[in-house]
Formats: sequence, C-alpha cells, structure tokens
Amino acid sequence: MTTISTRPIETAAHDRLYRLLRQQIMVGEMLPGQALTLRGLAKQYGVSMTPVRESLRRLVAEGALTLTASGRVSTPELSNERIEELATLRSLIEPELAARALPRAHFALIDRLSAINTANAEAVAKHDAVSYIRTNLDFHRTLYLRAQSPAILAVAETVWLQLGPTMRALYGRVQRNEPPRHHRMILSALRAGDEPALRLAVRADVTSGLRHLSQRGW
Amino acid sequence: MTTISTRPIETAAHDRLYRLLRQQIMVGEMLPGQALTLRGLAKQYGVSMTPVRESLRRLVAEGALTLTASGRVSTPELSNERIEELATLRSLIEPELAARALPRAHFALIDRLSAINTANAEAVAKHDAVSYIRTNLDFHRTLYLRAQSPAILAVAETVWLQLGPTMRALYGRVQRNEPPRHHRMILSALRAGDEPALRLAVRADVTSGLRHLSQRGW
DNA sequence: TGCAGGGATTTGTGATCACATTCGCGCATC
DNA sequence: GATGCGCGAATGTGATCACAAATCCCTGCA
Repeated sequence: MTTISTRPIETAAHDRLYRLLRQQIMVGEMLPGQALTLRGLAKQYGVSMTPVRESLRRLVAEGALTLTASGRVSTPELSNERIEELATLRSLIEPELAARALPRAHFALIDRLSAINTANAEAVAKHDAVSYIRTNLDFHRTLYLRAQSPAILAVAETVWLQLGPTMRALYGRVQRNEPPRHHRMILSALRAGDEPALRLAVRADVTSGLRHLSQRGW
Repeated sequence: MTTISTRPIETAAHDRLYRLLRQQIMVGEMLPGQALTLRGLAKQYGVSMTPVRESLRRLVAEGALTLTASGRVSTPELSNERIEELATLRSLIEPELAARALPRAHFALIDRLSAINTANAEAVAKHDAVSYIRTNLDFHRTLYLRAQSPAILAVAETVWLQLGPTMRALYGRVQRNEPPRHHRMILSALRAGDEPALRLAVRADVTSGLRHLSQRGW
C-alpha cells in the first residue's frame, strides 16, 4: 500500500474513485481487456455516474485505460511495439531519477529500500503477482522520491500505470524464482555513491521485464 | 495548424473542446495564470457544463492546466525547478525519437522540415510568438512522427503542453533574431545519416530555450 | 449447424438542477 | 488610512434525466 496516512481530509468522490482505480490498475489487479461501465462502477461504489465519468476520463487521459470508438472504456491490451516503447521510456527516465536521488540517498533510505526488497522476495516466494508488482514499484518510487523531481516522477508513474495490467499478465506467467537481482546492484551502487553503475543497474532492472516478454513472442 | 485533413467525422463535444483548448495552450495562446471557469467556457462555446468539465479534467490530468485546492482551473505558472525538469524530460526523450526517425527520414521529409523551418523564420521576423511556437513544435513533431513510436511521442507532446503557456511568456520577451540555429544542425545530421550528431543537435535545440530562461533568473 | 435479422437492453453523452463552498468587494470600525 | 467582517455573486460537485447509438441475444431461415 502506498502512503496511506491518517487523513481527516475529505476528498471529492471522483478523486477518491480515481485513486482507487489507479492503484488497482498500477499493481495489476485488473487484467488486460477488462471492460468498465459507468453505471456499473457507479452502483458498485455508491455514487452517481458523474464522478465515475470524471475519474475514468482522467485515467484514459493518462493512458491507464483505453477508449473504444464507441466510448467504452476498458483496461488496455498492449501490443508488443507499445510495450517496447514503454520500456524504452522507463530506461530513459528512471536512470535520471536515480542519479538525481543519489546525492540524497543516506543510510535510512537504503535501509528502507532493503526492507521493501525483502517484502518483494516474500511476494516472489508466495507467487503473489500483485504483491510483487506493488513492492517492486514501491522500491523504485521510494528511491525516486529522493530525486525531488515531481514532474519527472509523474511521467514515470504514468508509464507504470500503462504497463500495469500487462505486467500482471506477464509476471503471472513468469513465476520464476527471480528475487530482484538488479535491486541488489542498485543498492550497492547507492552505497558506493557510484552514479554510472547506478544508472546501468536501474536500466538493467527496468528492461529485464521486457526481455522475458519478447522472448516469449507475444 | 496541425494535421487538419478533410474530416466528415463528427466528434463528441467534449473531445472537440479538448482539442481546441489543448491546441491553444500548447502554442501559447494562453498566458500563465489565466483562470478558466466551467460556466464561462460553456457559454463561450455554446455547450453545457458537462463536456466542459470533461475536457478540463482531461487537460488537468495531462498537466496542461492546474487545479487549485478549491477546484478552480487555471493555466499553470511553472516554477524554475519544474521548467528545468520538463527541459530534462525533453532532452531525454526527443533525441531518442529523432534517432528512431533517422532511418526513415527521406528527402521528402527533409524538404518538409525545411519548409516548416522557413515558416518559423518568418514568424521570428514578424515577432509572432504563437506562430513561432507552433512552427517550432511542428518541426519537431513532423520529424518524430517518422519514429513510428506513438507512446513516446505522446509523452513528448504532454511535456510540450505543460510548457506551452510558459514558452509564450518566455519567447514573448526573448524577441531575439534567433532563426532556428539548431534546426539547421538537425537537418544536416539527418542528411548525413549521422545519429550521434542528430542526438546532440536535438538535445542542444531542446535545451537552448531553457538556457535563456535560467539566465534571466525567473 | 451456421448465420443473418431484429428487437430489447445496455451504454455513453449532454443538459439541467440543487447545494455547499469559495471568492470578491464594499462597508464599518478602530 | 488600514484592516477585519459579512453578505451577495460566482463556482465546482454530484445527481438525475432524456436521448441516441451500440451491443447483445434470441429467433428464424438457409
């Protein structure tokens, strides 16, 4: 779960629904091709069509959902080419975020990253795809937050969002014992303060998922 | 104007309004800090509040507009740090797009780019900021379309969108005789098929705008 | 057994309304 | 003359409804 603090803040209905759906999509709780209807979601969450429409519209704008010609929204089924593009974006953006975070990465942060890594390993052991994706993204986000670059981080999160349903379908069938191999490399580069090594490790981590994919010839 | 072909296609009202506003924002027809109201736009364009709300929501999601805590929408006033981030994103993404377009950049494309460049120079001569921005973006988009990478291009356009109002404010006061210096470098790199030179030229072109900015200590 | 037709249902779109909050501006007070 | 107060106007939010289009399913025919 990401950053759920105790909030007495009362947020608008459309925003709550947006965050809920966004979270579900990003961690892969929805499969590619799943259809979403305005009235269905409205009834499911006890609101009217208006806030549902707004949150769906927003998610479509971010690429988290796709819109058919007739206006129906569904979770996207990405083509191979699109997945490759998104992986390229990750490999362009995330090393930069990591490099920006490096000067500010102290012990406490590295410890937290290690802890997240442990949780990630547990998710692998349990074959829990959703937990795996969530802890994996948490690892990256926790590091990148230190970059103090909200605009760049926002773009990275948008890319994650677009990959969400596909990652689920992917990691669901990979099922290998992959403990986050590259995450260790990232941690040691952080400890050593070695920026080139850090950039390489992040790039390798980010593109490793893609590699599984194209080998299987989707 | 971008890609207006003869379309008998009847698009939804919210989508038409979205495209209209997006275009205005991207080319800098709106100044930073300008406020937009639901009822105001609804009356102005002869529709109800509903489609206005949807298009504004979408533009906010893309970062083209900002949302105050009370829900008011206005065109963003970017901080220096945010501008620097967006420039970094451009310098990361656009060289990649250019490199992908390079193998497919034939004579006809280079001729079109030269023509756009000429129009750009005319805009400079007339001190027409909006035309300058429009032709400048057209130059980049025309090249990047050849990359056949819609997902990456979409991210680049989102960044342009976020920079729109600021670019207007910036170029409005630069007013120098800058004929697109780096554009020539891009064209010759394209003709030579020299990918490293192309990447460098694009990066230089993209970050040159920022340079003016930070020199003036906004 | 497969396929085309048609009607009922589902679905998105846009309009309108009530309500609570916020904003803006003038007035009174110090 | 400056500042805080309060009221009216303006604004976003969410609900509901009418309508048109798309979809789905079932029936009948080849």
